[in-house]
Amino acid sequence: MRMSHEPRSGKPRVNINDVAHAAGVSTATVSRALRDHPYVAEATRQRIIRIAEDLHYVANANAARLASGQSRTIGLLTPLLTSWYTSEIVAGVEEVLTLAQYDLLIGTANAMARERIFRGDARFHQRIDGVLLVDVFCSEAGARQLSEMELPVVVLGEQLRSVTSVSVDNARGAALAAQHLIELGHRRLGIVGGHSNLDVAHNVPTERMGGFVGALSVVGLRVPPEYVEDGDFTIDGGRRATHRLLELAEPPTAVFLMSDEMAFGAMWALRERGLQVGRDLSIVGFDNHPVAESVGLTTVGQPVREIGRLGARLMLEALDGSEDVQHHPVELGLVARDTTGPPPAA
Amino acid sequence: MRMSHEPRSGKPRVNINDVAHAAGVSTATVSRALRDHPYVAEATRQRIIRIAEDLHYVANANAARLASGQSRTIGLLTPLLTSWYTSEIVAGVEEVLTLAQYDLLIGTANAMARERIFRGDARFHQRIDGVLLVDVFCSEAGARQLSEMELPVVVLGEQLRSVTSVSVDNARGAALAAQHLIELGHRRLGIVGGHSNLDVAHNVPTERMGGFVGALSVVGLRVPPEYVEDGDFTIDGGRRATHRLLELAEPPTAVFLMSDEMAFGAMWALRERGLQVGRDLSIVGFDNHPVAESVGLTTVGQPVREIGRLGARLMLEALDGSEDVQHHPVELGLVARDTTGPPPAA
DNA sequence: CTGAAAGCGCTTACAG
DNA sequence: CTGAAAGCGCTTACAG
Repeated sequence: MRMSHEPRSGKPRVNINDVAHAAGVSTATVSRALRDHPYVAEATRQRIIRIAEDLHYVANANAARLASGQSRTIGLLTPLLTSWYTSEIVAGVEEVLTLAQYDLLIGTANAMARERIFRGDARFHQRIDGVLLVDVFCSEAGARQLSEMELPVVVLGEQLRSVTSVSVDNARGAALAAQHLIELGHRRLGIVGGHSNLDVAHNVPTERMGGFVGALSVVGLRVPPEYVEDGDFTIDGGRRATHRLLELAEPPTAVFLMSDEMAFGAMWALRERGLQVGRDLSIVGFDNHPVAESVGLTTVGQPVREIGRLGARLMLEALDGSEDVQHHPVELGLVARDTTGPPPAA
Repeated sequence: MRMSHEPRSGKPRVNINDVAHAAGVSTATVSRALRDHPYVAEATRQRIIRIAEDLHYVANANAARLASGQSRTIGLLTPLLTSWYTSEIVAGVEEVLTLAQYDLLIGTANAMARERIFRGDARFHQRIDGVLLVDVFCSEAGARQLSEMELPVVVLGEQLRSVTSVSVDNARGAALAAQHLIELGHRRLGIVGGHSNLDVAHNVPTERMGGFVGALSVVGLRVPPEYVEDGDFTIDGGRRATHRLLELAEPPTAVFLMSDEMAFGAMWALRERGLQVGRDLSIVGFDNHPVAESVGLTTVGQPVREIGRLGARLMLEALDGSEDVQHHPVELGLVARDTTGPPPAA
């Protein structure tokens, strides 16, 4: 037989009163001692800490949060939890927040839900002290709305002016890829981005496109429109985009794909056509995904976990009262491997 | 200038009193109406719901949890957050829990921390209604300890007798891989597992090994000890294990690796040796990682996200009072692709 | 440095 | 079906 909500255990939890009683002090003193407040005699503090440990006392978080008005919880919103990039970010954030004794409340938000976020997601309502946006791509207009929220906001993966953000220098990363290919002798360079179907302007592909085109123009090269494809940032999207490029009358000899996953798709397309990557077509990705090394993918590496850590630290600073809007660019660098080589004609 | 803990907003949040006042009822009635309790006149309920919406009222979760004694939070413990497998599980869990209005509190626990979990992780103390263990590999002995916890426990990724668990039939999956290779004509089969250095018995590799050896013995084949390697369930571990196998006087003609990531490592090793996968050596993985398709990896596919969903549903059942220890096996199947073919000699 | 007491915003027997 | 009131377990001015 089943009963809803039956109590799980007979023994009532030890609470702050038990500790206060055992220590012969008031609950106020226990509370102060255990949270390292000033103005508690060192001897008293030590005694209380020892007793609390003996009793296995841990403050009830819900009560503490209610009383203090601080939820000690950070919300993290992301459209997709399962990409390598996102889970790496989450791991970095979690690492820092756990140390700072903050909880992480994760919400997945598709593009439709973006609006809801801006007016305060019901899920997060009154429950978080700040919100981290990962790959939400709100762009500058959305960012202004965000900055008007009552909560500190930190955006990861996109550089924004009106709100604190941390991201790599996307233009520079793309330029690195372009330079590498130019040095190898390539003159016909394709580029595969994504999200061009989104309803909002999306800074990341735009910045990378800019950096790529810019680096080419320095040496007098241009990217013809038919060399620009949308790969939707997915493996299969990268595959199909690459097929389209290779079906052109005069296909590019090298392609820069804005994510490693799209680059894996490109390698797949080459296998399907019986072509050899790095010889028949050079491929550069972006991210330095763990699989990239094993397949020999040349890529622009970004320290994703570090981005997560840094974002969490900036959030902690904001919670500590910092009102500054900061932007932290993070290092990135080209990792040359086997998927790039001189063009076939050369 | 910075001030710690300064209040973020001037407007006080609307609370249950505001709603009660506006509706001309007591807070008790508001609380009941908003949580679909019985014994509230339908007309009253409707009116309260409308008013609450107008006022944008959302109950303060911390207060509700303190008063009710239920935290409506599920803890999830995992040694590694960033593997594809884990993030896929988390996504499935999150999907189900969010619908049921439960929060997810994630903790990463390395092997060292396993003991702490059993005696109640301080992080989770009094804060969760149940705990989900993902890939913690506690084995039967640990499971018995777990079942004595005051909290409902569901283990994912490993089948256990004394605690509710959901996993694939690992022996059958390995047997599928063996059969596929036997049918292709292979007679010298290697196997790469992992975690043999862990302090606890680890069911998953053991079961897979058993299934593999069992399927071979049916056709009169055995796996010599030198054909068994530890790949540590990492890409590089798989790579090094494969190198070791290929350096044997008489190497296997096919290798089953217990994860796709190790299989990616095996493919890497082959490239390093200038060998062709599927021709010089056949490779079978386990998981059906998204990248597997793009590199043409033959693998044993498991529906990872569904395992997460199912685990969350079982947890919800347990919270609803079900005392039954359940085990839910989940389907899996061989996905034949390009990394397997007949043995070179044939 | 410490304590008495109010209060955080809910939920839930209990009594109608 | 509804309300008055106690209570959940803390934190924090306020007063000493």
